[in-house]
Amino acid sequence: MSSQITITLPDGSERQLDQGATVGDLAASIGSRLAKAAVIGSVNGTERDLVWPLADGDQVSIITETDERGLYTIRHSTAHVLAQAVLDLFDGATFAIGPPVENGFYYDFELPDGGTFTPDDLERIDARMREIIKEHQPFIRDEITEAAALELFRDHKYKCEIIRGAAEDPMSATETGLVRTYENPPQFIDLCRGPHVGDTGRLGHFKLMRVAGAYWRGDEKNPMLQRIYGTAWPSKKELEAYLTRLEEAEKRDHRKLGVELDLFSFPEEIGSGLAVFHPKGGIIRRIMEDYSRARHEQAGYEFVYSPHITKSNLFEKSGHLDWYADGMYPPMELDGGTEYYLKPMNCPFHILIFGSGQRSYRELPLRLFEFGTVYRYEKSGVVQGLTRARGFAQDDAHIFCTLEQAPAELARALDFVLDLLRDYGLDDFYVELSTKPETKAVGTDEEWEEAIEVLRTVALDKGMTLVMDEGGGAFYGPKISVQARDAIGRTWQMSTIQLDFQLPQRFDLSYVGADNERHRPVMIHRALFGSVERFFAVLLEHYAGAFPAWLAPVQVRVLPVRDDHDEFARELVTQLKSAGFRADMVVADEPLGARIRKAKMEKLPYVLVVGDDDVARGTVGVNPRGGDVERDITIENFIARLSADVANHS
RNA sequence: GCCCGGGUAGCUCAGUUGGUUAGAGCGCCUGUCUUGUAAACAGGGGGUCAAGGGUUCGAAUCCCUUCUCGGGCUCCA
Repeated sequence: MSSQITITLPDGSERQLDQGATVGDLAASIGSRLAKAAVIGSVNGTERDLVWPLADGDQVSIITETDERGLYTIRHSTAHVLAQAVLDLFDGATFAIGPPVENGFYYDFELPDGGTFTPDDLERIDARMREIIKEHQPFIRDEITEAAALELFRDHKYKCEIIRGAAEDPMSATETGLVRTYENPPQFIDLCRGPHVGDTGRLGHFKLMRVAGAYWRGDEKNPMLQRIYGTAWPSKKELEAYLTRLEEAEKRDHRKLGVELDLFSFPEEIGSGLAVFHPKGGIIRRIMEDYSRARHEQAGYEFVYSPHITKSNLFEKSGHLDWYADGMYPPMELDGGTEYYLKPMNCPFHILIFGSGQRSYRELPLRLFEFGTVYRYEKSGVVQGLTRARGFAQDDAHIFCTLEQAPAELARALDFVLDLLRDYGLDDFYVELSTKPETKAVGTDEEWEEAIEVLRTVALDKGMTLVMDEGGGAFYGPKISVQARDAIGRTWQMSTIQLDFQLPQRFDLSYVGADNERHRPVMIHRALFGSVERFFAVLLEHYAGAFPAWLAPVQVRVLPVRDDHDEFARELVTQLKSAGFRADMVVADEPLGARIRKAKMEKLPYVLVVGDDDVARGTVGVNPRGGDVERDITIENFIARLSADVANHS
């Protein structure tokens, strides 16, 4: 009879441990560094606490703080400490759910009499949390009956809802009649599936970030709870790195850069969510649009235009008024009682263009493109800079084709958008596939399945990583959307491609086939920027305002050293302009250093300094953004260099 | 729309427990300086303190309403 048990590790090796050994003991037997880094273990595929006793024959892997699951455990345990602190400090407070999330955790609370947390409260809570951490309270797992749990949590109505199964909490799996809890003695206990760190002393590298409102169970009809968000990391270094990253992101916030670089603004006189583009922003935008137009022309798209307002019946027919009337600006009523709406989208107009005459299969695929300005009455709380505006231009295309042509057209459209996004400087993508919404959808399940399969096949054929987004489609069809990572690793939803069998039916579209019979076309909705304004914002943040030469509002600034170099500088600017570049100069009214500094703060790609030597020899001093100063460069060489930058989009 | 926190000069901000004509830096204008690679010097103009109402002898400051911005929730055709 052996007093040893045998454990199998992930690499297939085996280890002998004493009877009763725990996950933590196993980690310690492998090495002290592992024991220190260990957070939880995976025992036969289930995550367990470090104090979990092992049995002979278990397959175990040690999960450390560098593993995502380990990190999530640290965050989850920190959320428990937050809850303990709040319940401790606020009489009558009750708690709901508190999961780990990306970069941190949150916990939802309800304070008596509709109370709310203040920033000062956060400091007090933070201080109490650090005391709890110092106390090294263990996390003790238990399983109790539902009746016992209801008694234990009788003062906490949200917990009781979870125990009864009336509300879901991903963190507290309950089974029939059995409720799992974790206790931090002496006084805190929470419903929880676990696992958790060994004791609260394992935690500490956290920061409470903000207070926010959040509806119970995410439903706006439910009471609003007070949510406290925090961030938590395995080490101080990682916490600080995260906070630094937040600062970086804040520095490149397009709303801030838009003001600093004088690109656009949101005058209060116009209204929330409605932007004006200033001259410099206008140049960038115009070049973005011009390039897009040129590429669309090459790719066989035809350009159309449609008005900004339409009679209501158009959107009744399309179905948009059924689903999105709340999101539209209210109608203008004319004398005869006719209602006109600002258009929230362009599809029905393009459909009318398709339907304006009898179409032959020979005309298909018909690809209609428009920079169509649309207006959506976004709820006041969601408007955000250029990324969520109330008026914006879509680079909207609708491709009408036969069912048979659809897969090839979709593949072609996906290639096209990826290629074009790369030209704008984004090159790290994955694809999301959004399926039928639970409510808000028209068409049969079979039609939807068919369309989803087509999209799935197209995305997978491109070798793209595919992430499912269940229920995220438009009401008329599923969509694939390209997600792009920017320079600091954030992902943005960019282009969408949607396959639609519904609107052609609603508008009774047809074409005459080779068999001389009428057939129903299918429709592909496709936007590359989605919204020109939003794409502008993404690029602005991606480049942190340092636009590549092809997009930069001013590509070259010429600075004469003294005012007797002004004439040479002026001629140089004229020469650059006639070569097609955007150049300006700043006369020598203030020291060169000051003028250089201003140009750098404007993030210009090139500053040219011209002085005595340059006037004598016809050269320039080149000060490139992010590079070293080069002297005595001939004008020809500089022009060749700038031309190459523009051509390469670099 | 809901919860929390803001709104002072073009920008970034200061403005004690309510107390004279509301300040600074940058930017802007004028003058001086004549400059070789990230801030020359001097002077000047600029704010009905988001708007409206209230409390008070007195409001940028306290209260209410509206507008608006930020962080979240919900939403995003």
